[in-house]
Amino acid sequence: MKIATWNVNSIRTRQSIVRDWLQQNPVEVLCVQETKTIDGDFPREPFESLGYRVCVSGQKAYNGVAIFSRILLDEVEIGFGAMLPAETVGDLDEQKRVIAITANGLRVVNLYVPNGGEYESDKYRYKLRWLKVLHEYIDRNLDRYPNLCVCGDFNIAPDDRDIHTPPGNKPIVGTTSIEREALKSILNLGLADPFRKFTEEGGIFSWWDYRGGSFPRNRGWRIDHHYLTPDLFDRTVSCQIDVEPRKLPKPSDHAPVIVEWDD
DNA sequence: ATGGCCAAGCCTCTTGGA
Repeated sequence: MKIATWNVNSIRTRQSIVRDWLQQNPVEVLCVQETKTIDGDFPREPFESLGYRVCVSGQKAYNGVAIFSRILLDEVEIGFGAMLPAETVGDLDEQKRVIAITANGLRVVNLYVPNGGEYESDKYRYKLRWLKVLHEYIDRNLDRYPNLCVCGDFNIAPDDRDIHTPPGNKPIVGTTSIEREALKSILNLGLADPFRKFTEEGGIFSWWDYRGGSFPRNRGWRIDHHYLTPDLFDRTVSCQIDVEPRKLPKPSDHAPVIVEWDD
């Protein structure tokens, strides 16, 4: 089983890059973020013609998530509200950041965690509020699905190995201890990072700023992750970041990350 | 120390990204 996650930064702009990549890398499931389109304008046909079911939850211009699956789906669930009471979710499903599928006893949750803007801004507080509800949401998923893969753009570098320059005194959003602790407390519910099963090295990234030659200089962040329940983690044989699509003309600023486990 | 790029919208500037 291969499951990939990729922040595509507009599916309409990136559709041929993503389609070409899927042809060369026919993963069972691809989770994408920042689709940046309403569902009616989502380019489904390029992916359906490769044999993928296309599950979307988008909005105009911002955010948006989708799952391409070539394994049989039992269920598609959109938003936190699919598993949590309305009073817990509040307004957090207005931004389209959560979609999940169930297939053959496997649950895949695709997330686009809020960026967080500036430290202590409204957006930062929104991110922290979102992470609290995510904790509840993952808790419910773990209750119901023993085989769970949570993946997506987490907008958090888990530790200082995951950013090109460790933060100094000034708090950098995506690296603050509040965010990292929020992520850890979610993982402590019963999930682990398969990327760290294979290497303890730093300097391996999934996102590079478009500006300043960040990619050729490898000044990036590792913010796109998979998190797995113990049995899936034990069966995992690789977890890799494919930097090739980041080298193409008009790329996404993120690279796809692929996890593979033995069936 | 600062900014450097890119996408979408109704669009020649603003918002958002991380």
